[in-house]
Amino acid sequence: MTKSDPVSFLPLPQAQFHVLVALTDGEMHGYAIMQAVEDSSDGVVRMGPATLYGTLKRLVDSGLAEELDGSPSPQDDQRRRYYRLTGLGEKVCTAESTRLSRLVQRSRSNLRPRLA
Amino acid sequence: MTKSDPVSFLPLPQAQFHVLVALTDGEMHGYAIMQAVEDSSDGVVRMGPATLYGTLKRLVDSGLAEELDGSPSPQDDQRRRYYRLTGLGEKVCTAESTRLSRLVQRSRSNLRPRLA
DNA sequence: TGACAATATATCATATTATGATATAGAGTG
DNA sequence: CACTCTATATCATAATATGATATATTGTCA
Repeated sequence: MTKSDPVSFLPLPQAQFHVLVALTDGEMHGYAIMQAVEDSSDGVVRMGPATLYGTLKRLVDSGLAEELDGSPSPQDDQRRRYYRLTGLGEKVCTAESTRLSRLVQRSRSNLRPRLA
Repeated sequence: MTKSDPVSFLPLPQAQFHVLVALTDGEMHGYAIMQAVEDSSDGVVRMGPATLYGTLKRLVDSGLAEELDGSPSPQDDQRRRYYRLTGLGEKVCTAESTRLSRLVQRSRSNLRPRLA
């Protein structure tokens, strides 16, 4: 945790944004994040373990995500390590969403007219 | 130009998407792209020359953008090199916009309820 | 039980992407 | 002419991303 202004984290590296968005669904362990990213993009975004765990480490180091103390449910696979968004992480995710949304709108309003 | 299925280019590296979106405004020279990216993001995305010209080269190499033969207007600064989207570039830009739009929607629909 | 596939985390070596700094030179302004 | 802004270019490095591989646990099922 170094700086707390959400905008100072933008633009967020792609993999970090993908993981943050996955975590907006709620606390999740690494392997589940990997699958969520792939599934929710219809297989277009494929994140291997090196990308995932490296990204997760960066997110924790920068204070955007944090590891849970224990498992959310007892009698769970003991290997799993669960993560969740921090308050800052939510704000950064929202800020990046806004930024990208504008970019997309810009692209669309420029390209749509040519399709007519 | 190696592969022509737009989806195979996704996810597009950030800088490439920024340049493509800038070019949806119409043909533009490098320096103008640099300014457009910075201005249209309210200064949040800052692209220096190394990123810009490297990215431009990649876009041309992969067939998403192309250089114009000459300047669009006569009596123009002769140093300027103009670029425009190719048909493939437009399709890829649209596809990436769609992908990001879904990601953003996902983030928003998950985060909004918590703000209540 | 033992074999086997799927799950789960981790890391190494490398590739790709991004960036700051610097260089060069033409264009515009006073 | 001096000076700033424009404009392209590239080098060296940093940051990010990835494939491959390793290790161990869990679940299945014969």
